Amino acid sequence: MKDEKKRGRPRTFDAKAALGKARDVFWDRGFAAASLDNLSAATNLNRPSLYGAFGDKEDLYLDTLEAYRQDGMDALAEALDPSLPLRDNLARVYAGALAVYLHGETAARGCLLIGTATVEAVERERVREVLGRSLSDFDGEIERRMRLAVERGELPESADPQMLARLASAVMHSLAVRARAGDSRETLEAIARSGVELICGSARS
Amino acid sequence: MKDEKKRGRPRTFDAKAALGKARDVFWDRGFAAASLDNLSAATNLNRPSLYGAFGDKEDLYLDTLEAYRQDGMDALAEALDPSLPLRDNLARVYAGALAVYLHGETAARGCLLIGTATVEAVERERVREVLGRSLSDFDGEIERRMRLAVERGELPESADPQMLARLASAVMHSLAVRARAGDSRETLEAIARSGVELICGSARS
DNA sequence: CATATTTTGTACCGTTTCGCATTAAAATCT
DNA sequence: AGATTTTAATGCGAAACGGTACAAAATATG
Repeated sequence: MKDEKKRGRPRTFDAKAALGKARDVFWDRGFAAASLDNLSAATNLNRPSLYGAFGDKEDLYLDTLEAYRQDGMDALAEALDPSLPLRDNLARVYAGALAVYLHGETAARGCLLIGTATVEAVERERVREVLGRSLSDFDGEIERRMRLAVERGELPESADPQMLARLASAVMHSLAVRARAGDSRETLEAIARSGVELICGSARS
Repeated sequence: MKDEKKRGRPRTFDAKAALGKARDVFWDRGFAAASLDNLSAATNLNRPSLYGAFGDKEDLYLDTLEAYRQDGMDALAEALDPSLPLRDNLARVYAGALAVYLHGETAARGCLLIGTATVEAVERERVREVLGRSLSDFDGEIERRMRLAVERGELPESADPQMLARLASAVMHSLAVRARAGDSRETLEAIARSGVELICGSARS
């Protein structure tokens, strides 16, 4: 479904790669402060090409958010490998997040969604929608693993999988914010460890 | 120290009230998307007056953040009234936060710092500094209460006050983000309740 | 009253912004 | 080859941007 030869002049650029470059600009500057000139320079695409391929600035931004969300969900599913203990799962989730969050030139970038979509969410309904869906999908995936943990006896019957999942997400949200505020890797890793401990405290093994 | 008569034409506006109006603009739109025209209209101040009273846009923004931070710390200190049980303290902290976060026309505003300063923190050092200081001050104040709880026996000797405090803050960060993402009051209150339960789980009384 | 000092309001400056119109170029289809 | 379709590049243009010059207005001081 990909190799149908299209008529007309073919693209000379890789749309997926361009999206990645644009994402990096948004990640550092945020949506509002990222100009089309910035995006054009970073992607090596003229403004009309950008416009033609992705639509206007908000469309482009939403595309990067959507791709980021998908990548995040893939990484999450991998980290939650059910053949591992719940504790390890959560630790892997946080470790994966920090590997992404702490990447940055001057200050750490944190999470693209929490770091840049949160501002725009109030006045841009489409951004709010992606952000909300991203958060709840994330919660949902962790909740599934929590339910499994209860079934397996990793967590006591009294555990509330939905709430435990939301609190596990809460620790990630905090890591995202703190990374951008300039907290050190050591601090963030300590918070992650404590979060695992608190949430999986009642887990055996 | 306030009533020294200044020479020259007196102000016709209340700087503190103007700061509050400006804060509301930043709160909804974020720093980058808030134009001087928006701020001028909201405060009923001409741009030169704004500039004269507060400096440039970033100066004004930093002033609003600082005032917000101070208000937050005051509210926090009040919520942590040590004559109440730790559980009640934390519940009051979250309730107070939600009362602020859920106030908004269309979508909830969340927290001014987490909602709008987080984006700018990467490239604006002064914003990052205020944000970092705000977060760590908040952690510190809760940590004090946690230490007291250990001394009093509300929490077991084995409890780690610093980490418990950071996790208590983490729940707040999550509430701030989720409010802006459009989560309902019911959802947020449920998360707050679960957070209290998890963090104070080992607390007696 | 005259002078100094500060605020206020109008108007403006140069820059940057986003989005598009237009034209040139490159590929496929007939 | 000629027509068609799609992409690429130049550049424009109207609007919005942050910030300021300037003069009028209002008060304190001498």
